[in-house]
Amino acid sequence: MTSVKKDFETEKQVFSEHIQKAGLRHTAQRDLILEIFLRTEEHLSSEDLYWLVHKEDSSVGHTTVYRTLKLLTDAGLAREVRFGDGKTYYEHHYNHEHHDHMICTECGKVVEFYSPEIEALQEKVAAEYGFKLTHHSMRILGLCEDCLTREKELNGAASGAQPRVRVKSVVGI
Amino acid sequence: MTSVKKDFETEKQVFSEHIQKAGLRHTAQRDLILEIFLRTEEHLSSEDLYWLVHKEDSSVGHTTVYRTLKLLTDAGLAREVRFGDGKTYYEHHYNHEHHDHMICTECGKVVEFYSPEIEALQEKVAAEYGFKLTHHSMRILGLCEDCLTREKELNGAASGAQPRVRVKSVVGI
DNA sequence: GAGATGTTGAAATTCGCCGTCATTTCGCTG
DNA sequence: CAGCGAAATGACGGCGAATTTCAACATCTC
Repeated sequence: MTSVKKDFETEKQVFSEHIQKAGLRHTAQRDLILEIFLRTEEHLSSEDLYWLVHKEDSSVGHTTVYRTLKLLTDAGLAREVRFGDGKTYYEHHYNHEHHDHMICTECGKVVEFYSPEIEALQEKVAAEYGFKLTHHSMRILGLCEDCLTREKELNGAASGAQPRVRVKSVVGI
Repeated sequence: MTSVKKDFETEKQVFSEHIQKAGLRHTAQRDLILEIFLRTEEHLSSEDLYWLVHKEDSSVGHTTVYRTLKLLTDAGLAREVRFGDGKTYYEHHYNHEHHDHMICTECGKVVEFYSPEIEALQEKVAAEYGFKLTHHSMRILGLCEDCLTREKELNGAASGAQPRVRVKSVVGI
């Protein structure tokens, strides 16, 4: 890296090539949306990103952001993720290792992790049932360290404290 | 078991106790919905169950079925599961082993599986990050044996066949 | 069995997703 | 660099699932 500030040259390159190959067009909106997406390290919903874009160019509409995120997904720059709240979030995908998510049900913190052992076992299980694995998703819900200690402190005062878990029965996907 | 036909006594008992403890009321609708839910072994959406109930008592509305399923979930008799099609399904939970799901992206078949190794690794990963694991969900997407062989046969005829995968980029949850 | 309170069910609302369409913009060509 | 055809844009609206509202009703308690 020659500069301290990231300029996302390679990502933009990937996007341009995808645009080219798919016979699509290069537009100012798409550039702006990509730029802001890359600058933001968090998991973003289409709506979240819309507001970030809106701050810099209020003429860009929801639809364009929505469609551009799909485009980024096709280009391999973004990845769709769902955390169980019904919304679709996007995260950086290019040059990012595959990973799964661990979510704190108290504060909403999201930790990304990767376990090669689990990956291998998934392949094994799939093979046992004759499946050819194409994707998988895994989500671990629990309490993060901070919320755990905070809860213990509270329990010191009030004994039968409520578990205060927001995500109730979203055990599924 | 003394009778061949399942009468779900214990499940009904659990439900009654939950109703009691929560200060709720025992109603004919709830009984009927529970009964039909228990009789049906598949993954049911609220809508699915509504129609089954409707056949036996057409006066019961969508809302009641919807709310009763939530109630059953709270009571620990049902579990919500989502397979990525936007709908929420429910499966039996009481006295049912925990398991995860493997879904065929071609025919929609759902296989339940359980891997103690994966479970243990999840605990381990959570511990590494200071998390106290409360739930988790895991979904493996792929092609089942039948669809795999069918695809191979088709590939014999048409060479560059499309992968025909319905679930595109639903990598998340 | 009467009153308090929880429950029911139709309808309406909310919310995210996605298609439509008139208008604008891009990128090529001459 | 002007013109043209195709693609992109953005406002709007439809759709389906989830959820809330509210008046009528059922259930439990005393």
